[in-house]
Amino acid sequence: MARERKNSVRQSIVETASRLFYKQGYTSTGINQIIAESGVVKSTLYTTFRSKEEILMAYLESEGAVSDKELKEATEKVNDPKEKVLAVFDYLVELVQQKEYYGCHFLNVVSEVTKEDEAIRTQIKKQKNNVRQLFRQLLQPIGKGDLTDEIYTLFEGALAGNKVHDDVFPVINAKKIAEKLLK
Amino acid sequence: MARERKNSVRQSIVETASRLFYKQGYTSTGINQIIAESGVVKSTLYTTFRSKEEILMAYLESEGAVSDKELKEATEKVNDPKEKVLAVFDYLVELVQQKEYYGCHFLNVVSEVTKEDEAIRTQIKKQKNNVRQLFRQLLQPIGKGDLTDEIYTLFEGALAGNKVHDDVFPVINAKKIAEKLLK
Amino acid sequence: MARERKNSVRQSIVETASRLFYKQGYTSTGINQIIAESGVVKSTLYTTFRSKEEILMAYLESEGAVSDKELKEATEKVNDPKEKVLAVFDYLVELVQQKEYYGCHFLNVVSEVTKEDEAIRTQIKKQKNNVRQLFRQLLQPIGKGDLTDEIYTLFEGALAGNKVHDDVFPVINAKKIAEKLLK
Amino acid sequence: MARERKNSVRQSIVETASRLFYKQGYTSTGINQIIAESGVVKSTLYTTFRSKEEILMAYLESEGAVSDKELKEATEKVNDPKEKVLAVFDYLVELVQQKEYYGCHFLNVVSEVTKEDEAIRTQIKKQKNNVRQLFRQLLQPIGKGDLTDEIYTLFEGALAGNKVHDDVFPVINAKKIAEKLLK
DNA sequence: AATGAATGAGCCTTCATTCAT
DNA sequence: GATGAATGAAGGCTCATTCAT
Repeated sequence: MARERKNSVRQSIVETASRLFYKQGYTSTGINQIIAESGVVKSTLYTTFRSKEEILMAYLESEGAVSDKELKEATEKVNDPKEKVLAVFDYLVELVQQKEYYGCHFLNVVSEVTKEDEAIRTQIKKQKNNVRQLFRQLLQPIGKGDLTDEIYTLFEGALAGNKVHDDVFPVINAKKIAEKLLK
Repeated sequence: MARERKNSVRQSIVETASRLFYKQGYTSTGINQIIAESGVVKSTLYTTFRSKEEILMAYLESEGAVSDKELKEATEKVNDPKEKVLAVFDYLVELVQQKEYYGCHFLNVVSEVTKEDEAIRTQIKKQKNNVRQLFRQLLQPIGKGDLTDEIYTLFEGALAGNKVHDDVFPVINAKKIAEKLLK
Repeated sequence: MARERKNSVRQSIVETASRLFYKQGYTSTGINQIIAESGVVKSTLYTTFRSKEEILMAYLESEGAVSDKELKEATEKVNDPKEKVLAVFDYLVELVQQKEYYGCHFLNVVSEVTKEDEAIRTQIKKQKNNVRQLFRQLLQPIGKGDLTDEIYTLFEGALAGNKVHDDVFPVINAKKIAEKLLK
Repeated sequence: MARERKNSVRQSIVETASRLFYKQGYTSTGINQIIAESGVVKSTLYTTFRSKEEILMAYLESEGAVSDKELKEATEKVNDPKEKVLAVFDYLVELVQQKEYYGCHFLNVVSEVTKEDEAIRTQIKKQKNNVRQLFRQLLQPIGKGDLTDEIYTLFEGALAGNKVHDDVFPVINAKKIAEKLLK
């Protein structure tokens, strides 16, 4: 039961922090807001996480797992190898048009940390490498493994362009290019 | 001389703030640091700019002008129409490998402001539309105007990918794709 | 014309400051707000008035003149000697129910200055002594000069009570007492 | 002991703030002065009180309790019903001649807040209604309940008049009137 | 005489974190 | 192990006033 409570505390913190970090940004979100909205006492927060940055890490890990899972599921909905790659971009088209979409969790954070925040940058890199790995796994079977980083660059272009313009057009264009590359 | 002093104060603030906003992020940079490093007294800063956000706007405008100019110059170095487009990516290759490069000024900021900061978001969008416009002007003469947003999406992919990985590979790959699209 | 301009500047400052001092309080009203709303340049304000306190003094003098005049007029509307005294309270009944009434100008200010602000306190005292003098002039002819300060105390009670409760009842009760005293 | 410390911090803040608010006025007293003179660290002050206004509220409540108690005690010193009412004014005579008397706490504050500061105005009104209630309780037994608000208006006139003139005469005159009314 | 620019001190409030219990 | 209280530094911004021109 102590274990349960601890977990629920941890979960409550991460959930609240995730929502706030995503919507307001990491730096703009204060510890006080997290404790106020999670209901967790401040000192308990600091026995669960050593620092605000550790909460950020938990957020990145948590959202990373969700992202990995959803990308994987998107590719599994179709059977044709090429279509699997394009399914990723179809997923993005849906994703970026969701009501509570505020951009890519990882691109958002990477702009708020300096080059010195190695742990965070490494985690973000790791997450993005998962995406590259996914593309590699989809492309190698059809002999297009060398397109991996090109397709991945389109992926980032879709997300970054969408963030700036708050418009789906960069995602659409990324997909168009992907189709051409896979022809 | 009064005019001179005014300009030097304003300029001193913007230069200092630009350096700090770029290296540390907007939110992580405090007004106190700006005044300490610019040597401008706090109240003078606030007679020159109404708010920190106004300094951010000046920073975006200033860097936007530089960016516009450098992109234009990059395309003017070559003569072949297709090469002009690729020259943009060559410019990026050089840019992102500079010692004091910390990512795209505009993508960095866009992650730190909420959807409510309309003035800032509009300025960033405007800046990025300048880039789209540049691509359009280069592509239309060779009958490839409909590739504008695809090339632009590659541009963003190059910058965003580079930011995450601190590596030139996304820029290289963006250029590779551009070459294929222009063939 | 220079004279005219000077006067209009002075008038503009006093009018704006009066409105703001009255509605927001003296301390809560900043010089910047006065210049913003009066359209007078800051350095011009400081050539017209030596300090914020001097503007306060001008405000008290200006409102004092208005108050003297209105009280006098109120007493002149009736003929019966006793009624003249009561007419002051009838005037107050109307006054405190006006839309833009925020309490007695002078009682308001007296609470914002310390005992050290002698000039201001003296001006306020002088203004209130004008009221005492008015009552004396009305009461002596009917052989009730010794009631002067009692009636005056009712006057202050009406204003102070009204300020607290934002209700006319203290004015009404002050008048009731005055009627009894004059019987 | 934790409890003790909490109380001592809170108490220390309220005591210091009370002294300063009373002597200098609410607006003219800064948080920095409160922390300097109370010895409480700024962030601790803000864990004890959410805002400066909350300290003002504590001040009003604290002084309100003192005022209620002293008025009650004053009336209990005498036995004759009518004398109990007059004892209130005798109390005021002593009060306003004290060395550190700077006017009525509540009338002072009411002039520094706008009509929008409802919580503060309500507290002040509540305090003054306690006085009205006291008068009512003293007057009803002798069949003079309908004089309550007249006597109360005298009370305010005494305090307001004293504040302006820094002289006891308004209190003396208020008492004189009260005596006549009670005859 | 008039002004735009500049000033230092101060405003109220929040930051992420740690401590004693 | 959990917590309420405490911390020093910093947050962005405004104050009334004066200066050089």
